[in-house]
Amino acid sequence: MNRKYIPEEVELKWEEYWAKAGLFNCDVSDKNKFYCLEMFPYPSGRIHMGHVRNYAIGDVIARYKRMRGYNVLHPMGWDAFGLPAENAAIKEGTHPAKWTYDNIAYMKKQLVRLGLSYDWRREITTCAPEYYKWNQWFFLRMLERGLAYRKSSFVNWCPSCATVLANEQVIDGRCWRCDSVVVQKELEQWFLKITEYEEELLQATGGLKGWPENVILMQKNWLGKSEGLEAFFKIEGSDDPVLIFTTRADTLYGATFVCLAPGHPLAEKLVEDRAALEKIKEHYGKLDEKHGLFTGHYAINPANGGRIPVYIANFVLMEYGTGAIMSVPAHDQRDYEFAQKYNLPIRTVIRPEEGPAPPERAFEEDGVLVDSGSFSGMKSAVARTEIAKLLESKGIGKRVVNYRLRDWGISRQRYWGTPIPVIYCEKCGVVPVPEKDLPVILPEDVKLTGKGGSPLAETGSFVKTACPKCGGPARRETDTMDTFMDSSWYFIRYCSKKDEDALDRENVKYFMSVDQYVGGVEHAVLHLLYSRFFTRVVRDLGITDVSEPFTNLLTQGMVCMETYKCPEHGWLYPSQVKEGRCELCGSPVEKGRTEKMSKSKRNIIDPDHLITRYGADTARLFSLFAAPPERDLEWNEKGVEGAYRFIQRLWTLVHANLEKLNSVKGSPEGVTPLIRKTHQTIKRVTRDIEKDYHFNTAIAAMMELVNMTGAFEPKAEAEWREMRFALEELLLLLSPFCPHAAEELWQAMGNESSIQSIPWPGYNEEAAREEEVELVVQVNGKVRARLMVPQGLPDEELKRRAMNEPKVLELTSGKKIRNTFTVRGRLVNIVIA
RNA sequence: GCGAGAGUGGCGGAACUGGCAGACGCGCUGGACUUAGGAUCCAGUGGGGAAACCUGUAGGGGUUCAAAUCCCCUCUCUCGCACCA
Repeated sequence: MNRKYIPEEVELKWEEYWAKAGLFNCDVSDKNKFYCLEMFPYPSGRIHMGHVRNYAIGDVIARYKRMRGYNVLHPMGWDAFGLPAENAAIKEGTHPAKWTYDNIAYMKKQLVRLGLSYDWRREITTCAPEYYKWNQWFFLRMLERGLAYRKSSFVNWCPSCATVLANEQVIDGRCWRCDSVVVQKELEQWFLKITEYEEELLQATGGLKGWPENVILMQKNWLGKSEGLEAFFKIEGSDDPVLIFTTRADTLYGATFVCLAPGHPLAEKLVEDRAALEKIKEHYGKLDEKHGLFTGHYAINPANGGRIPVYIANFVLMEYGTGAIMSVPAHDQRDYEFAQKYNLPIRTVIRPEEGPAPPERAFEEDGVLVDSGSFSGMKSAVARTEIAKLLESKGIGKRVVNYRLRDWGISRQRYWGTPIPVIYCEKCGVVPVPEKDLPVILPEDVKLTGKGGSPLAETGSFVKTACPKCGGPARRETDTMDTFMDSSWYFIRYCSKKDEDALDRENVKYFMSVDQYVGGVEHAVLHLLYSRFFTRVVRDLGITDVSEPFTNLLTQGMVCMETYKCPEHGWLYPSQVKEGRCELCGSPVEKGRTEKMSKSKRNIIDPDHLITRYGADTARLFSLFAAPPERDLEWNEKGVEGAYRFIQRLWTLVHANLEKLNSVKGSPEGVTPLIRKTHQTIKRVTRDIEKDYHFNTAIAAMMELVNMTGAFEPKAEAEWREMRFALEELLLLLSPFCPHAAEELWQAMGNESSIQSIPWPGYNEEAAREEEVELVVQVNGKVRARLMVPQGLPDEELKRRAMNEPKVLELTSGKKIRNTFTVRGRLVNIVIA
């Protein structure tokens, strides 16, 4: 009996079955839970291959853990606020809400079509008031605790779009949308005090055992802890001293000038030439040449009383340290360059412990102090402490710890985001919206011009309100929240179903934290750091006991593909290449390098096409087979066909033998080669999943078993039982990877219940062990013979047999045997003179 | 510049604690079946050589009975940070 494999038929059938049966619904129970989460997508329109890969990885884990008996929470939702919806609205005239919800509807269908095992009852959409209400609620709690505050600061401003850009929207100093040069602009904004948790966030990285090293490192770098000294330098003719920060107190005697950031308050006081100061400000924060402006004032080096000039310098950052530095050109390359340009003295105070100092540049390493008064002769490390102590005792210095991390600016001059729940009253000032009035609904009737400024500010009905305190006229905050706020706690929202309290303690307690988080490494810092911060705030609000949101993190690599370029028409889609020539003009196509799939390079494969042609199981299988998850994956059409062929071979194997297979029942007896291979396969697949989720090798193992089963020609009834055993175990192993085909074949083989309800197969160590092993015989480390020997022979016997090999006898005759080594009963190395 | 990771057949990738390099898949070659095949099946496939054998994991050196794996140097690529004082 042969039946053709028609993926669509099989897959739709089972997707419908799973949905009806509610197989993936998960509720609080007394079973052990496993929270498996993939980063939720931005509803941009359609899913791309990166999603397919991300969600295939997560789904295998979820399905595997379910078979292992865990109560698996596996939810999905939509990161639905953000600029693209607003851009589309401006360009096409559709409302952001409609655009977003239409996209969600389409993408949800795509995800269902991939056979992903989500509990859709828990689906969240961040642009829905019932979700963003809680953003506002958290904001108010933070406001109460002083964790949310308002301050004026420099932000990235795109003059052409007339809006603030997030750091990540500035690419090489330019706007990601219109390519204009981004400038720094001072604006009053809302901030969240992530710095309150900086030390805890840093310390806790030590406990992130399930995170990739590189992500931990990136987090540490981002936090950027450094220990140093803050010291006051007096300024001649001024009552205000300048406070500088340095990590190199040992170089204090070498400080020959002082630099202030252009935005430093003292800069305004000391500089008379306003125009010159403005000019320096224009160069602030840019990686071009160093620019300085002499203030005309001198500071006193507290170490040696030296009179040193005070400069304004574009390269000194206001946001880091104190916004002022002591400059030591002999031992800091930046100061060195500045000193060269402005002809300032260079004073060497550190010598290398060995060898000469480098010529024509600063010596930045630790060394031994010279020309440093009583500190001369000390090593840098010691001198740092001693000099700091001296300044401390004089009351003009303090040892401090500095972080690179800055507070998180969350105000956005955009429409499509969560309204910040604050009201400004002329009499009462800043008044939080009372909790009973939440959510502050984002009005639908808004003009989106793209001309910039906050669209809400133009919406009178939204802005005008009454002060909750005094009832007088007041206006609402018109900025909205950074969308990273939405994603900083969505994993907590999933713990409760739609109609339940978002912060139900019992739910949160049972499900948090996320046992396995899967997503792209591009969020290594931002989203993951914000989430770690937010979870601690939630903890301190008494809602959860956990501090870390994600116990284990898997960062999957990018999906890449070859690029094609026509000399005439530029980048081509793969479908536009016909026999190596451009479809449009017939010129030969240049093969470009393999790069991350992107619309701009046109090296993309549409998941819809892929699924129509090969089915979801093939799409999943190839995504998982072509590379281990953490590495980049190179998309390859031929490879996809290979995956398809594998499923088809298995399909044919089952169907061609169905009658016989279904006529035998019961377990096979004894350990035959096929039974052994089956046990070995279970062992390998289990190990590969457990250890690092290396699905590619797990799939390879299953392919081997299929190959062996295909070559097996059963005759006796016992042999048919063997084959049935091999195939059934295989289907169980395959079911997390290719769930549709596994279900269908499982059912075809006469099983009543869904394969989803069968536990993960176990293996017998004894049955998995080979009876015979191939003994490799080396002479002087080179393989000279191979022979089959029974498992478990003593070393002496192995050596004896090895020595008797003709080839070995030939090579060793008349030679003295110096030594022999035996390795785990599998290899003998004979060392001769 | 600093930090991290990676370089293995024609390609994607395997190789558990140093112990048979190249599992599995793609491609390629030959064959079978076919009106045909870009379907399916079988066999072969790192390079050199008729063979014995030699050689081979970016390049060079070292440790070891034994190195893709450990150590040192060099090169290349990817990613992250980048005037953080």
